Amino acid sequence: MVQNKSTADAILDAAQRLIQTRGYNAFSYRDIAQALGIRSASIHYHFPTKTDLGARLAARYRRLFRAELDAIVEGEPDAVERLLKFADLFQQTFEVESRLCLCGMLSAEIATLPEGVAAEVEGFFRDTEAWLVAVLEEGRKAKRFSFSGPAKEQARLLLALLEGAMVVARGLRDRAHFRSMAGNYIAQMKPQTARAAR
Amino acid sequence: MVQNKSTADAILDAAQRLIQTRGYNAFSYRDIAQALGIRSASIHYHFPTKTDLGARLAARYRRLFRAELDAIVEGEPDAVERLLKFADLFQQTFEVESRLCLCGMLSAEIATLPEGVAAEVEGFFRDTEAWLVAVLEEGRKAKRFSFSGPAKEQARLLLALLEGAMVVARGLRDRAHFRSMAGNYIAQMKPQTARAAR
DNA sequence: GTCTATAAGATGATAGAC
DNA sequence: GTCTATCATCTTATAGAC
Repeated sequence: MVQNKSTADAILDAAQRLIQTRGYNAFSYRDIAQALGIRSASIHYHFPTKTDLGARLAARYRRLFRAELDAIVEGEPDAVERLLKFADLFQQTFEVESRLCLCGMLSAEIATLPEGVAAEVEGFFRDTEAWLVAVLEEGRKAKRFSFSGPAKEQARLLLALLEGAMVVARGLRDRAHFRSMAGNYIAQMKPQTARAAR
Repeated sequence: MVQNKSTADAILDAAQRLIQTRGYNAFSYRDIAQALGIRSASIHYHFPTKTDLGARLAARYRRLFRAELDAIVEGEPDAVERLLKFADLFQQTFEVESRLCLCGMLSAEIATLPEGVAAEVEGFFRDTEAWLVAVLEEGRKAKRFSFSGPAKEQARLLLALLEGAMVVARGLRDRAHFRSMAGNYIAQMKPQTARAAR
């Protein structure tokens, strides 16, 4: 039974878009209300406080992102391809309205967030880092690529690169910027793979 | 004649700190006033609107950062060392209160910024990118390191990595995180250098 | 569930005294 | 230059009708 999207989901969708484009401190219940054609008081019925909304949104984002990572592992056996698909997730996000990663934006604003929201942001980065560590270690074991030092360091480097690429591309106001950067990162990985495979 | 810091400068300092830690949309004239022990109306005398304040702050940051880059070139002839000192600038910023690069934070919020502020942010990234391109090309010519593709791509990658490292370190709420990441980046450059020098 | 009405506080900004 | 006083507006949030 395909249910119509609930109002609560529509609110989360609108809030996510607003935060990805403008930030947590630059959107209001009014903005969401206008986007959905309802009144801001109605939103309080579904999410009593902005803290509730933020925490549930971050938790949903974290959960759905984790599911996408699981889907990559399930559908793709090769470690290099897994990393490329990982990078694609960020690129696809940025393609639409130059949106940032929700948790990347919230992370920049973390000093202003209620603890319940900040905790989910931290969880998102820990989840993602752990997933990358697993992919990197498996890929190294399978000789699909080589890198020095702990996989954790490499994972953080990769994550920082993708989050940062979105920010820099925004600052330069150059939509194509991220595309070329992701492409370049890919290019820098492939030779490494080729080298290791030779 | 060493003049005491003017009120205008003190306002810019306070505003910069607030934006680096909280963001443009999370600070008010009142916050600055409280930090300086004055009234918010006094700030309007120096900066009539928040747009004025933001634009002049971003312009000052851009100018001072450019000066730091010039100082690196002047004081350090080696391209690899120049890049390491460049990375140090970001690390030093983050060391204090996990502050982000001012323009990194503004870049995330760029959709909400007045055009005068956004233009300075864009200028900051263009300046920095151009400086990196020059250092990278000179270093490649001098055989201090090697990389494939245009220097511009490499410059953007490096800039994205450092900006992103700050964001990710914030999200993980791990102050030591950035230190290790910058260290890892440095480690990944050195072998490359050693390889090229062999 | 959604609405109207309303509250209390914050915000950017201005007028005018000192 | 800095102050007090004041503003219109926005923001999160609640009460209560429908």
